[in-house]
Amino acid sequence: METNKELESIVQPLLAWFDANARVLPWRDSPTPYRVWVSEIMLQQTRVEAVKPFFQRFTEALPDVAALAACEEEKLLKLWEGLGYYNRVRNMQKAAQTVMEEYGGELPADYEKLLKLKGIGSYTAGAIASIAFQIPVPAVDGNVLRVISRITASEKDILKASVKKEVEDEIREIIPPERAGAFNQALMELGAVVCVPNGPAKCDACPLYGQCLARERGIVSSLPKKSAAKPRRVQERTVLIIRDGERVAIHKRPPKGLLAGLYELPNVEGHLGQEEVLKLLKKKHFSPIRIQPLEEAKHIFSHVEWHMTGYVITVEEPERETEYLFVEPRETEENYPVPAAFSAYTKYLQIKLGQEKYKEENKEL
DNA sequence: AAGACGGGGGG
DNA sequence: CCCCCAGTCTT
Repeated sequence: METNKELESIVQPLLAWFDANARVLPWRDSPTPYRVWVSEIMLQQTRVEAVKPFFQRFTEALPDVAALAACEEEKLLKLWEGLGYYNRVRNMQKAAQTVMEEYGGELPADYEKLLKLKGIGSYTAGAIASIAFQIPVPAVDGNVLRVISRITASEKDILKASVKKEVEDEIREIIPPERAGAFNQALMELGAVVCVPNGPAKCDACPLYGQCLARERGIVSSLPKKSAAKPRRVQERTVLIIRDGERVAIHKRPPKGLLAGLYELPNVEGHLGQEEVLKLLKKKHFSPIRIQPLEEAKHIFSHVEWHMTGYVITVEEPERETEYLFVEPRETEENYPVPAAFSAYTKYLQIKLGQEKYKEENKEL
């Protein structure tokens, strides 16, 4: 209760600061519920700068809930290609279909109903409700947790769900009913541009300078507290560029798990030598003509990292069905979503056979 | 409560 | 190399 009284005093300075300093962002142009929704899903665990071009492209291709609900999966993933966390867009489509069926194509102006939609958790429900509908509910994300921890000099671990809930309760009590959306955005904006996560906080430019306990005590840089993350596990993989003249092999990943439903270059566990690769391909009934080793590459996900090596293998045109899809390199770029994890190797889809540098190191079979 | 789930930018 | 981001879902 004490804290709330203190916190109450941040409302007016924060709103005044936001009114004068709000960034111009594409989704702030005409903040319809749909556009707010799309932006909030894209912004989950993703920086504003990264989202901008995706938001533009996505909302032009799919301008409303009906278009999103009806979009073909491949096209949907292609629009999301490079943004990561691909379940976000699949869940958003499921939610769009629910909105079509249950709410006549209009997002409900109701926090609890929003919360029930696939892919909308407490943060996103609060963001849509407050920004699109002016409903006075909290929208607590990483920015808000950081700002509030510092203002209150809280040493609590912000990764704990209980702490997030406490902060939501605190915000709920001070949120100005007439400016709910502006207040939530102001809190996040402050976290994004002043009370920053990386590097020194810009306290000299902060509208809450005089009310920040962490600043007063000189402990800004040590907050917020977060429990240590687990180390990533390392996985070795061998990536295969399998080509038969013009076409190249790609493979659709399973519908669940890492990079679900996206297309990949064929790849196998372990770092294989040339002979092992050839043996493997023959077992899969390919007839290799030549093989060329490629450089090593690394791709880091949040919880795992791939240490990859690769080969370009030219094979004779397969006579029977394979587990792979053979497509024109150009078509891959245009129609098949391939995650960034393979970007070190996708350039080899295009190299013309017989080019000098490529030929020199070729091993003819 | 813990783990899975991408990718990129900044120090 | 590390951190962390306008988080959510599943187990």
